[in-house]
Amino acid sequence: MKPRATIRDVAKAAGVSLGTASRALNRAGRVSEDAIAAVTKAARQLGYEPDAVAQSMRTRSTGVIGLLVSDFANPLYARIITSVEASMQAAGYTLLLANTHNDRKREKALVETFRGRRVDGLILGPCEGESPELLERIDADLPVVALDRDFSASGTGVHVDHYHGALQATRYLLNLGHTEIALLTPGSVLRPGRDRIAGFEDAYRERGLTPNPKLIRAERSAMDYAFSEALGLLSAPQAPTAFMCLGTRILSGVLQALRHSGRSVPDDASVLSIGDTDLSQLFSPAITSLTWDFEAVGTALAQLLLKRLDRDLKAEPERIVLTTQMVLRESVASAQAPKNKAAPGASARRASQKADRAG
Amino acid sequence: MKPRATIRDVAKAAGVSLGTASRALNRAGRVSEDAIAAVTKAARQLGYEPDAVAQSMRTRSTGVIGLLVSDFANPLYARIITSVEASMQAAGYTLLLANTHNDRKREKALVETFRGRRVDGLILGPCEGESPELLERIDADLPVVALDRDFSASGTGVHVDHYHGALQATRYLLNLGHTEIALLTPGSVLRPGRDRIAGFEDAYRERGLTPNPKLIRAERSAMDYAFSEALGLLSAPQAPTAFMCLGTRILSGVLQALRHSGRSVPDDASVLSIGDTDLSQLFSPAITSLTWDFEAVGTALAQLLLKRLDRDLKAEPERIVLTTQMVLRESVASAQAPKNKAAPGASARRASQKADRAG
DNA sequence: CTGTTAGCGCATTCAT
DNA sequence: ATGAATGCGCTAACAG
Repeated sequence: MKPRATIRDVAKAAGVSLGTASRALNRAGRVSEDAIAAVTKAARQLGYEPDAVAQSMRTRSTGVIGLLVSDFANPLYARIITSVEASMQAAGYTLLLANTHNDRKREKALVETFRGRRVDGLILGPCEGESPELLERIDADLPVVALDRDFSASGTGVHVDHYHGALQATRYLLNLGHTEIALLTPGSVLRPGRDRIAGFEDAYRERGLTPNPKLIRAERSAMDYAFSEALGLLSAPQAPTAFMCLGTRILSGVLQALRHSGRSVPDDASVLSIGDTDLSQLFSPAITSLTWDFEAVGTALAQLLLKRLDRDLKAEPERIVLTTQMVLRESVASAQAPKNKAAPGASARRASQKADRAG
Repeated sequence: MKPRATIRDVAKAAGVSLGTASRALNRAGRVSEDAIAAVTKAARQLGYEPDAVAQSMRTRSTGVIGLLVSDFANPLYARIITSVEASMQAAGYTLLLANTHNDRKREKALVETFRGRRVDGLILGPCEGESPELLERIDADLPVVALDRDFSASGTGVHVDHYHGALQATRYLLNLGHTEIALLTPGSVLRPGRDRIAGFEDAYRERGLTPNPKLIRAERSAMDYAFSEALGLLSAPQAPTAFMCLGTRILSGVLQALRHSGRSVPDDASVLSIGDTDLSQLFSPAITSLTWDFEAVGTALAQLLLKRLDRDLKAEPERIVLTTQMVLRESVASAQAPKNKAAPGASARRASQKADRAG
């Protein structure tokens, strides 16, 4: 196995100096056409490929950007990341990916690792115990774009407006006569979770109602956990008549609990998914969802980072807020007419108009 | 913004030479406790962090491994990659990820890019137009582990035994009296697709039957595509009584087509999912699946690569084959008694015993 | 045990 | 337009 050809070999083969070869390869500075031709040919013959590590060392730029989320297999992240990757790949960047498992310590270690690897930029998803200061400190010498994450006053990031989303979805359910609504979303310490809870509670308050804190379950995102939580909720005296569920796993757990307890959707209980997925679309009945444009989140993330990478020093921070949309399907019915199997679509449509007016 | 501290700064602050600082930091060679203490302290005070790029340049090792699949948002891959990431992260490696979109050219370009970035190893998922030669050429100077990919005689990789899986699943359906079975799996040019089709056809042949080639649809993996294909199949004179569907998207399309055409599962048509997902578990009726252990695939991949990284030169190639499992649920019924709603479980159980004997 | 030196492969400056 | 020289930050080989 012969050692890889270096630019030195190319220069020698082309009969020029090392510097000229470099300039010819990068078409930088003044080089003659002859030199370019000779160097290009020699490079091809030798199968020369530049050593990106050496280039990075020299140029202080790696062409790599780091992406840290709690779990990139989570469908809610997977599509965002795919979209980021597409944009960054088109711009010539490659993605260094790692999962934080929502562990602050691990995140910190990974940020250090990535920074040590001299990534050109960082995209950070929400993580438990996140602190704006940490982000700002990092951002001081490494461009960081935050995803749905606390970023205090300054800082660049993309945010989904979970607050107004939850507000709208909760209003929608309240309009349908539901008063006992369960909100299952993990991470009340995370920005998305907190904002959802705030919107949820405000929707109650604006009607002069007080949300039942026991119906807000926000611990972990796991199917079996959601299953037992939902089961517990259902067996309580004031069983919820509607469930708002974040993500595939929680939705799964709730649907199983409902099935297990012999209740049918939406006749016995309404279900609303936060974050639309395959499951919510295909489930029968199809699940009404509060969702947002995952691809757009990824594009926005990439765009912001690219811009920051471009004017490499500190441009003014920028943030993009994306709104949520309600996708009305079949899993939500009026609380007043639980047995009105005939026209769930009609009642949903009617309620949607109300919700639109209210929102 | 002050420039980052280098090892030189640390050495100076600690009052030792550059070499001693390096040895102290890496605890390599002979260093006095005093030196270690002084250097460690200085490093901490200066906030020193080694420059991984410079280290890589010197050591010819980056601690990065590249991972190329067609689409890492695909649930079938997402869990495997998560598992790989966990293993590699534990071993101190980081993952460089990119999607090939199943495009041979793009894959080639990405392999070049990764190689240029001097990744320590590569994990390659199946890709259209894949050639064993390509892999072997790469593997000549860069450890490569293949995932479900053609690798001719030599080469390291992890394979799922899709052939016997399809054979078993098809036998199972044949035993239940289905003769018109549709097989929807993308990529007949990819190893997994080819092997599945081979197993499918052999199950027919061993009964002296000839599979209907029109029932094997293997073009693309997209929900709308699967939907229209399934619809077309259902309106044909010899409509299939059972569907084998690879992955979430195709399964989704087929289920929608079934619903759209007013057929119920499993009474009017049986459905078997290849690759178990949230959707197949939660769908009602729950979908009987042919699946495999995604986490184990990831672990095996990491283990093989780590071993190859260890004895860094060419150890003998190694491959791991993982078997598939049938998960019997509610979406498959006997073709003979389509209206026997009472005991689908029972008939399935009976059939499963037959399948076991047959396999 | 420690200091000094020599590159890793490359882009870039400064001469010419 | 080009060649020679410099050094990015680090580890490893060598000499003390």
